[in-house]
Amino acid sequence: MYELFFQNFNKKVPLTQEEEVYIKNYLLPKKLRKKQYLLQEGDVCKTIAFIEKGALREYSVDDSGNEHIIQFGLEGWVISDLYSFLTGEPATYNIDAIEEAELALISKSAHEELLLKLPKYETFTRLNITGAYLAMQRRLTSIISTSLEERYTYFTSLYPNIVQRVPQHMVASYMGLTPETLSRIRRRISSNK
Amino acid sequence: MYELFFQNFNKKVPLTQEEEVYIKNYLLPKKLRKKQYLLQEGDVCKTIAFIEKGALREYSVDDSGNEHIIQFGLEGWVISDLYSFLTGEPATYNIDAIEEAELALISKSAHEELLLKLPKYETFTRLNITGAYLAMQRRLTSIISTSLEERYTYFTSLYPNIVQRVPQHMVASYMGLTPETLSRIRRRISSNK
DNA sequence: ATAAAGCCTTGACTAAAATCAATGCTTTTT
DNA sequence: AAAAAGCATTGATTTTAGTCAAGGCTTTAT
Repeated sequence: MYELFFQNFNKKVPLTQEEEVYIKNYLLPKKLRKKQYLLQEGDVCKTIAFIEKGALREYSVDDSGNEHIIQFGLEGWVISDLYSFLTGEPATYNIDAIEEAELALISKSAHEELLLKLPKYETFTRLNITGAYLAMQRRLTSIISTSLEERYTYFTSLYPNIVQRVPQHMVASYMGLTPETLSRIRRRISSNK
Repeated sequence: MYELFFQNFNKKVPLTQEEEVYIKNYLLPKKLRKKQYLLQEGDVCKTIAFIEKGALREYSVDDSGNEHIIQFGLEGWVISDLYSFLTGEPATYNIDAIEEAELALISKSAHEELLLKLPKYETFTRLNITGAYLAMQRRLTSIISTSLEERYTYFTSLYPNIVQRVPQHMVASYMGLTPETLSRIRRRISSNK
Protein backbone atom coordinates (compact mmCIF):
# COMPACT_ATOMS: atom_id res chain seq x y z
CA MET A 1 0.00 0.00 0.00
CA TYR A 2 2.85 2.44 0.77
CA GLU A 3 5.48 0.55 -1.12
CA LEU A 4 6.88 3.42 -3.14
CA PHE A 5 6.85 5.77 -0.15
CA PHE A 6 9.07 3.48 1.90
CA GLN A 7 11.25 2.63 -1.06
CA ASN A 8 11.82 6.32 -1.53
CA PHE A 9 12.37 6.90 2.19
CA ASN A 10 14.88 4.06 2.51
CA LYS A 11 16.81 5.31 -0.47
CA LYS A 12 17.36 8.60 1.34
CA VAL A 13 17.47 7.41 4.97
CA PRO A 14 17.49 3.69 5.75
CA LEU A 15 14.78 2.70 8.21
CA THR A 16 14.51 -0.25 10.56
CA GLN A 17 11.42 -2.44 10.43
CA GLU A 18 10.18 -0.87 13.67
CA GLU A 19 10.59 2.61 12.28
CA GLU A 20 8.61 1.67 9.17
CA VAL A 21 5.78 0.30 11.31
CA TYR A 22 5.90 3.45 13.43
CA ILE A 23 5.69 5.76 10.41
CA LYS A 24 2.93 3.69 8.80
CA ASN A 25 0.68 4.63 11.69
CA TYR A 26 0.83 8.24 10.52
CA LEU A 27 0.07 7.60 6.85
CA LEU A 28 -3.42 7.87 5.37
CA PRO A 29 -4.28 6.22 2.06
CA LYS A 30 -6.28 8.23 -0.48
CA LYS A 31 -7.56 7.45 -3.94
CA LEU A 32 -8.51 10.11 -6.44
CA ARG A 33 -10.53 9.73 -9.63
CA LYS A 34 -9.42 11.56 -12.72
CA LYS A 35 -10.20 15.30 -12.35
CA GLN A 36 -11.02 14.91 -8.67
CA TYR A 37 -9.60 17.64 -6.43
CA LEU A 38 -7.14 16.96 -3.67
CA LEU A 39 -7.12 20.66 -2.78
CA GLN A 40 -9.11 23.71 -3.88
CA GLU A 41 -7.89 27.25 -3.51
CA GLY A 42 -9.32 29.00 -0.50
CA ASP A 43 -9.24 25.84 1.61
CA VAL A 44 -6.35 25.28 4.01
CA CYS A 45 -3.99 22.57 2.84
CA LYS A 46 -3.91 20.06 5.65
CA THR A 47 -1.83 17.26 4.19
CA ILE A 48 1.29 16.52 2.22
CA ALA A 49 0.63 13.94 -0.49
CA PHE A 50 3.12 11.32 -1.59
CA ILE A 51 2.14 9.85 -4.96
CA GLU A 52 2.14 6.06 -5.05
CA LYS A 53 0.45 5.85 -8.42
CA GLY A 54 -1.01 8.21 -11.03
CA ALA A 55 -0.49 11.83 -12.02
CA LEU A 56 -1.56 15.11 -10.43
CA ARG A 57 -1.11 18.80 -11.14
CA GLU A 58 -0.88 21.88 -8.98
CA TYR A 59 -2.08 25.13 -10.49
CA SER A 60 -3.36 28.61 -9.87
CA VAL A 61 -6.22 30.34 -11.70
CA ASP A 62 -5.80 33.97 -12.65
CA ASP A 63 -8.43 36.72 -12.77
CA SER A 64 -9.30 35.83 -16.36
CA GLY A 65 -9.91 32.19 -15.48
CA ASN A 66 -6.70 30.92 -17.04
CA GLU A 67 -5.01 28.02 -15.33
CA HIS A 68 -1.26 28.19 -14.69
CA ILE A 69 0.28 24.86 -13.81
CA ILE A 70 3.27 25.23 -11.51
CA GLN A 71 3.91 21.57 -10.93
CA PHE A 72 3.07 18.12 -12.14
CA GLY A 73 3.35 15.16 -9.81
CA LEU A 74 4.00 11.57 -10.82
CA GLU A 75 4.80 8.38 -8.94
CA GLY A 76 7.40 8.98 -6.26
CA TRP A 77 6.81 12.71 -6.08
CA VAL A 78 5.46 14.84 -3.27
CA ILE A 79 2.75 17.41 -3.89
CA SER A 80 1.19 20.00 -1.61
CA ASP A 81 0.46 23.69 -1.30
CA LEU A 82 3.36 23.87 1.09
CA TYR A 83 2.85 27.50 2.13
CA SER A 84 -0.75 26.84 3.12
CA PHE A 85 0.25 23.60 4.81
CA LEU A 86 2.92 25.26 6.94
CA THR A 87 1.13 28.53 7.77
CA GLY A 88 -2.50 27.42 7.93
CA GLU A 89 -3.45 30.16 5.48
CA PRO A 90 -5.92 29.46 2.66
CA ALA A 91 -4.36 27.78 -0.34
CA THR A 92 -3.63 29.82 -3.44
CA TYR A 93 -3.18 26.69 -5.53
CA ASN A 94 -5.47 23.89 -6.64
CA ILE A 95 -4.39 20.27 -6.85
CA ASP A 96 -6.27 17.66 -8.86
CA ALA A 97 -5.71 14.33 -10.58
CA ILE A 98 -4.82 14.19 -14.26
CA GLU A 99 -5.40 10.46 -14.13
CA GLU A 100 -6.62 8.11 -11.41
CA ALA A 101 -4.22 8.27 -8.47
CA GLU A 102 -3.28 6.58 -5.21
CA LEU A 103 -1.69 8.69 -2.52
CA ALA A 104 -0.11 8.43 0.91
CA LEU A 105 -1.10 11.48 2.93
CA ILE A 106 0.57 12.93 5.99
CA SER A 107 -1.41 15.40 8.05
CA LYS A 108 0.09 18.51 9.59
CA SER A 109 -0.07 17.13 13.11
CA ALA A 110 1.49 13.87 11.97
CA HIS A 111 4.19 15.80 10.15
CA GLU A 112 5.02 17.85 13.23
CA GLU A 113 4.99 14.85 15.51
CA LEU A 114 7.27 12.87 13.21
CA LEU A 115 9.65 15.82 12.95
CA LEU A 116 9.90 15.92 16.74
CA LYS A 117 10.01 12.20 17.42
CA LEU A 118 11.89 10.74 14.48
CA PRO A 119 15.13 12.50 13.43
CA LYS A 120 15.25 10.34 10.30
CA TYR A 121 11.97 11.92 9.25
CA GLU A 122 13.47 15.39 9.56
CA THR A 123 16.38 14.27 7.38
CA PHE A 124 13.96 12.76 4.87
CA THR A 125 11.99 16.03 4.77
CA ARG A 126 15.12 18.15 4.41
CA LEU A 127 16.38 16.00 1.53
CA ASN A 128 12.98 16.11 -0.19
CA ILE A 129 12.65 19.88 -0.02
CA THR A 130 16.29 20.27 -1.10
CA GLY A 131 15.63 18.15 -4.17
CA ALA A 132 12.49 20.12 -4.94
CA TYR A 133 14.38 23.39 -4.58
CA LEU A 134 17.16 22.29 -6.93
CA ALA A 135 14.66 21.11 -9.55
CA MET A 136 12.83 24.40 -9.37
CA GLN A 137 16.11 26.32 -9.61
CA ARG A 138 17.05 24.47 -12.79
CA ARG A 139 13.64 25.24 -14.17
CA LEU A 140 13.88 28.92 -13.31
CA THR A 141 17.34 29.12 -14.85
CA SER A 142 15.99 27.48 -17.98
CA ILE A 143 13.14 29.99 -18.16
CA ILE A 144 15.20 33.16 -17.81
CA SER A 145 18.15 32.13 -19.89
CA THR A 146 17.16 29.82 -22.73
CA SER A 147 14.90 29.86 -25.77
CA LEU A 148 11.48 28.23 -25.82
CA GLU A 149 12.81 25.44 -28.05
CA GLU A 150 15.65 24.69 -25.66
CA ARG A 151 13.26 24.72 -22.72
CA TYR A 152 10.87 22.27 -24.37
CA THR A 153 13.66 19.97 -25.46
CA TYR A 154 15.11 20.04 -21.96
CA PHE A 155 11.73 19.38 -20.40
CA THR A 156 10.93 16.42 -22.65
CA SER A 157 14.33 14.84 -22.07
CA LEU A 158 14.04 15.31 -18.30
CA TYR A 159 10.43 14.15 -18.02
CA PRO A 160 9.51 11.87 -20.93
CA ASN A 161 6.84 10.29 -18.69
CA ILE A 162 5.01 13.59 -18.28
CA VAL A 163 4.96 14.43 -21.97
CA GLN A 164 3.43 11.04 -22.74
CA ARG A 165 0.74 11.13 -20.09
CA VAL A 166 -0.32 14.77 -19.99
CA PRO A 167 -2.27 16.81 -22.60
CA GLN A 168 -0.15 19.27 -24.59
CA HIS A 169 -2.20 22.21 -23.42
CA MET A 170 -1.18 21.39 -19.85
CA VAL A 171 2.48 21.26 -20.82
CA ALA A 172 2.01 24.66 -22.45
CA SER A 173 0.46 26.02 -19.25
CA TYR A 174 3.34 24.63 -17.20
CA MET A 175 5.79 26.38 -19.50
CA GLY A 176 3.90 29.67 -19.37
CA LEU A 177 2.90 29.50 -23.06
CA THR A 178 -0.27 29.16 -25.10
CA PRO A 179 -1.12 25.81 -26.74
CA GLU A 180 -0.72 27.41 -30.17
CA THR A 181 2.78 28.59 -29.38
CA LEU A 182 3.77 25.17 -28.02
CA SER A 183 2.43 23.54 -31.16
CA ARG A 184 4.56 25.85 -33.31
CA ILE A 185 7.63 25.15 -31.19
CA ARG A 186 7.10 21.42 -31.54
CA ARG A 187 6.85 21.86 -35.31
CA ARG A 188 10.03 23.92 -35.41
CA ILE A 189 11.89 21.30 -33.35
CA SER A 190 10.74 18.40 -35.50
CA SER A 191 11.51 20.17 -38.76
CA ASN A 192 15.02 20.91 -37.56
CA LYS A 193 15.84 17.27 -37.20
CA MET B 1 31.25 39.11 13.82
CA TYR B 2 28.48 36.57 13.17
CA GLU B 3 25.79 38.62 14.80
CA LEU B 4 23.19 38.38 12.06
CA PHE B 5 23.84 34.69 11.54
CA PHE B 6 23.04 33.86 15.17
CA GLN B 7 20.15 36.29 15.26
CA ASN B 8 18.70 34.48 12.27
CA PHE B 9 19.45 31.06 13.76
CA ASN B 10 17.87 31.89 17.12
CA LYS B 11 14.77 33.21 15.41
CA LYS B 12 14.26 29.81 13.83
CA VAL B 13 15.71 27.52 16.51
CA PRO B 14 16.74 28.95 19.88
CA LEU B 15 20.30 28.05 20.81
CA THR B 16 22.02 27.82 24.17
CA GLN B 17 25.23 29.76 24.76
CA GLU B 18 27.21 26.52 24.52
CA GLU B 19 25.62 25.64 21.21
CA GLU B 20 26.47 29.06 19.82
CA VAL B 21 30.09 28.64 20.86
CA TYR B 22 30.13 25.17 19.35
CA ILE B 23 28.75 26.37 16.01
CA LYS B 24 31.07 29.37 15.94
CA ASN B 25 33.99 26.95 15.67
CA TYR B 26 32.69 25.89 12.28
CA LEU B 27 32.17 29.35 10.81
CA LEU B 28 34.73 31.10 8.63
CA PRO B 29 34.66 34.86 8.11
CA LYS B 30 35.15 36.20 4.59
CA LYS B 31 35.20 39.68 3.14
CA LEU B 32 34.63 40.42 -0.53
CA ARG B 33 35.41 43.60 -2.43
CA LYS B 34 32.90 44.85 -4.94
CA LYS B 35 32.98 42.65 -8.07
CA GLN B 36 35.13 40.05 -6.33
CA TYR B 37 34.10 36.45 -6.98
CA LEU B 38 32.99 34.12 -4.25
CA LEU B 39 32.56 31.34 -6.82
CA GLN B 40 33.36 30.91 -10.51
CA GLU B 41 31.66 28.42 -12.76
CA GLY B 42 33.71 25.30 -13.28
CA ASP B 43 35.02 25.33 -9.72
CA VAL B 44 33.38 23.13 -7.12
CA CYS B 45 31.36 25.11 -4.60
CA LYS B 46 32.81 24.20 -1.25
CA THR B 47 30.95 26.52 1.09
CA ILE B 48 27.55 27.91 1.91
CA ALA B 49 27.71 31.66 2.51
CA PHE B 50 25.59 33.52 5.01
CA ILE B 51 25.54 37.25 4.28
CA GLU B 52 26.30 39.43 7.29
CA LYS B 53 26.65 42.61 5.28
CA GLY B 54 26.57 43.69 1.63
CA ALA B 55 25.01 42.38 -1.57
CA LEU B 56 25.88 39.49 -3.87
CA ARG B 57 24.46 37.94 -7.00
CA GLU B 58 24.40 34.42 -8.41
CA TYR B 59 24.29 34.09 -12.17
CA SER B 60 24.98 31.91 -15.15
CA VAL B 61 26.58 32.99 -18.43
CA ASP B 62 25.13 31.66 -21.66
CA ASP B 63 26.93 30.75 -24.87
CA SER B 64 26.61 34.31 -26.15
CA GLY B 65 28.22 35.74 -23.03
CA ASN B 66 24.97 37.08 -21.56
CA GLU B 67 24.64 36.97 -17.81
CA HIS B 68 21.43 35.62 -16.29
CA ILE B 69 20.99 36.43 -12.61
CA ILE B 70 19.02 33.79 -10.77
CA GLN B 71 19.40 35.20 -7.31
CA PHE B 72 20.44 38.28 -5.39
CA GLY B 73 21.63 37.99 -1.82
CA LEU B 74 21.41 40.67 0.86
CA GLU B 75 21.99 40.74 4.60
CA GLY B 76 20.49 37.74 6.32
CA TRP B 77 20.31 35.64 3.17
CA VAL B 78 22.12 32.45 2.25
CA ILE B 79 23.84 32.07 -1.10
CA SER B 80 25.54 29.10 -2.72
CA ASP B 81 25.60 26.94 -5.80
CA LEU B 82 23.78 24.34 -3.77
CA TYR B 83 23.89 21.60 -6.39
CA SER B 84 27.65 21.87 -6.73
CA PHE B 85 28.01 22.10 -2.97
CA LEU B 86 26.03 18.93 -2.33
CA THR B 87 27.29 16.81 -5.25
CA GLY B 88 30.87 18.02 -5.62
CA GLU B 89 30.30 18.65 -9.32
CA PRO B 90 31.69 21.81 -10.95
CA ALA B 91 29.51 24.86 -10.42
CA THR B 92 27.29 26.09 -13.23
CA TYR B 93 26.76 29.41 -11.51
CA ASN B 94 29.02 32.32 -10.60
CA ILE B 95 28.70 34.30 -7.39
CA ASP B 96 30.19 37.74 -6.90
CA ALA B 97 29.75 40.88 -4.81
CA ILE B 98 27.63 43.74 -6.07
CA GLU B 99 28.98 45.81 -3.23
CA GLU B 100 31.54 45.14 -0.52
CA ALA B 101 30.37 42.24 1.60
CA GLU B 102 31.04 40.35 4.81
CA LEU B 103 30.14 36.68 4.93
CA ALA B 104 30.03 33.77 7.33
CA LEU B 105 31.01 30.61 5.45
CA ILE B 106 30.30 27.00 6.30
CA SER B 107 32.38 24.36 4.55
CA LYS B 108 30.92 21.09 3.29
CA SER B 109 32.64 19.04 5.97
CA ALA B 110 31.46 21.45 8.66
CA HIS B 111 27.94 21.32 7.23
CA GLU B 112 27.90 17.53 7.31
CA GLU B 113 29.38 17.35 10.76
CA LEU B 114 26.88 19.86 12.15
CA LEU B 115 24.00 17.96 10.54
CA LEU B 116 25.15 14.79 12.29
CA LYS B 117 26.05 16.27 15.65
CA LEU B 118 23.58 19.08 16.16
CA PRO B 119 19.89 18.33 15.47
CA LYS B 120 19.11 22.03 15.80
CA TYR B 121 21.36 22.66 12.83
CA GLU B 122 19.39 20.18 10.73
CA THR B 123 16.19 21.99 11.70
CA PHE B 124 17.81 25.32 10.85
CA THR B 125 18.87 23.97 7.47
CA ARG B 126 15.45 22.45 6.73
CA LEU B 127 13.71 25.73 7.60
CA ASN B 128 16.13 27.72 5.45
CA ILE B 129 15.74 25.56 2.38
CA THR B 130 11.95 25.49 2.88
CA GLY B 131 11.87 29.29 2.92
CA ALA B 132 14.04 29.44 -0.17
CA TYR B 133 11.79 26.95 -1.96
CA LEU B 134 8.64 28.91 -1.14
CA ALA B 135 10.21 32.18 -2.30
CA MET B 136 11.25 30.57 -5.57
CA GLN B 137 7.81 29.02 -6.03
CA ARG B 138 6.17 32.44 -5.68
CA ARG B 139 8.63 33.83 -8.18
CA LEU B 140 7.98 31.05 -10.67
CA THR B 141 4.23 31.47 -10.28
CA SER B 142 4.65 35.19 -10.90
CA ILE B 143 6.68 34.52 -14.04
CA ILE B 144 4.32 32.07 -15.68
CA SER B 145 1.05 33.72 -14.75
CA THR B 146 1.41 37.51 -14.57
CA SER B 147 2.34 40.40 -16.84
CA LEU B 148 5.76 42.06 -16.80
CA GLU B 149 4.31 45.13 -15.10
CA GLU B 150 2.75 43.04 -12.36
CA ARG B 151 5.99 41.15 -11.88
CA TYR B 152 8.06 44.29 -11.54
CA THR B 153 5.59 45.90 -9.17
CA TYR B 154 5.54 42.75 -7.08
CA PHE B 155 9.32 42.53 -7.05
CA THR B 156 9.82 46.14 -6.00
CA SER B 157 7.27 45.87 -3.20
CA LEU B 158 8.80 42.63 -1.95
CA TYR B 159 12.43 43.76 -2.21
CA PRO B 160 12.67 47.56 -2.04
CA ASN B 161 16.23 47.13 -0.74
CA ILE B 162 17.38 45.38 -3.87
CA VAL B 163 15.90 47.89 -6.26
CA GLN B 164 17.69 50.70 -4.46
CA ARG B 165 21.09 49.05 -4.31
CA VAL B 166 21.35 47.17 -7.58
CA PRO B 167 21.76 48.53 -11.16
CA GLN B 168 18.62 48.34 -13.28
CA HIS B 169 20.30 46.18 -15.87
CA MET B 170 20.84 43.56 -13.18
CA VAL B 171 17.20 43.66 -12.18
CA ALA B 172 16.34 43.21 -15.85
CA SER B 173 18.62 40.18 -16.04
CA TYR B 174 17.03 38.71 -12.90
CA MET B 175 13.61 39.10 -14.48
CA GLY B 176 14.70 37.56 -17.77
CA LEU B 177 14.30 40.82 -19.70
CA THR B 178 16.50 43.30 -21.55
CA PRO B 179 17.39 46.65 -19.91
CA GLU B 180 15.44 48.49 -22.62
CA THR B 181 12.30 46.51 -21.93
CA LEU B 182 12.61 47.09 -18.19
CA SER B 183 13.03 50.80 -18.80
CA ARG B 184 9.82 50.85 -20.88
CA ILE B 185 7.94 48.88 -18.23
CA ARG B 186 9.05 51.33 -15.54
CA ARG B 187 7.85 54.18 -17.74
CA ARG B 188 4.47 52.47 -18.28
CA ILE B 189 4.08 51.90 -14.53
CA SER B 190 4.97 55.47 -13.59
CA SER B 191 2.72 56.99 -16.24
CA ASN B 192 -0.22 54.88 -15.00
CA LYS B 193 -0.08 56.44 -11.59
C1' DA C 1 -24.27 4.31 -33.51
C1' DT C 2 -24.29 9.06 -33.01
C1' DA C 3 -23.46 13.38 -30.78
C1' DA C 4 -20.65 16.06 -27.93
C1' DA C 5 -16.48 17.26 -25.96
C1' DG C 6 -11.62 17.29 -25.86
C1' DC C 7 -7.39 17.93 -28.11
C1' DC C 8 -4.09 19.61 -31.50
C1' DT C 9 -2.59 22.18 -35.37
C1' DT C 10 -2.60 25.91 -38.66
C1' DG C 11 -3.50 30.56 -40.70
C1' DA C 12 -4.05 35.44 -40.31
C1' DC C 13 -3.56 39.25 -37.63
C1' DT C 14 -2.16 41.94 -33.41
C1' DA C 15 0.69 42.96 -29.50
C1' DA C 16 4.79 42.74 -26.95
C1' DA C 17 9.61 42.09 -26.44
C1' DA C 18 14.22 42.00 -28.51
C1' DT C 19 17.72 44.14 -31.23
C1' DC C 20 20.44 47.87 -32.68
C1' DA C 21 21.83 52.47 -32.43
C1' DA C 22 22.16 56.82 -30.36
C1' DT C 23 22.17 60.28 -26.67
C1' DG C 24 23.15 62.13 -22.30
C1' DC C 25 24.06 62.01 -17.42
C1' DT C 26 26.79 60.12 -13.49
C1' DT C 27 30.56 57.76 -11.57
C1' DT C 28 35.11 56.01 -11.77
C1' DT C 29 39.76 56.01 -13.40
C1' DT C 30 43.84 58.14 -14.91
C1' DA D 1 40.82 68.17 -14.61
C1' DA D 2 39.93 65.23 -18.27
C1' DA D 3 39.06 60.80 -20.22
C1' DA D 4 36.83 56.52 -19.87
C1' DA D 5 33.40 53.60 -18.28
C1' DG D 6 28.97 52.70 -16.42
C1' DC D 7 24.19 53.39 -16.49
C1' DA D 8 19.59 54.53 -18.18
C1' DT D 9 16.43 55.96 -21.59
C1' DT D 10 14.44 56.53 -26.16
C1' DG D 11 13.44 55.66 -31.15
C1' DA D 12 13.05 52.67 -35.08
C1' DT D 13 12.88 48.20 -36.77
C1' DT D 14 12.68 43.21 -36.46
C1' DT D 15 11.36 39.10 -34.26
C1' DT D 16 8.57 36.39 -31.38
C1' DA D 17 4.51 35.18 -28.90
C1' DG D 18 -0.49 35.88 -28.17
C1' DT D 19 -5.22 36.12 -29.90
C1' DC D 20 -8.95 34.59 -32.58
C1' DA D 21 -10.98 31.53 -35.69
C1' DA D 22 -11.35 27.34 -38.12
C1' DG D 23 -10.77 22.52 -39.30
C1' DG D 24 -10.08 17.79 -38.31
C1' DC D 25 -9.00 13.81 -35.51
C1' DT D 26 -9.69 11.18 -31.13
C1' DT D 27 -12.04 10.16 -27.02
C1' DT D 28 -16.02 10.19 -24.16
C1' DA D 29 -20.90 10.43 -23.26
C1' DT D 30 -25.53 9.41 -24.53
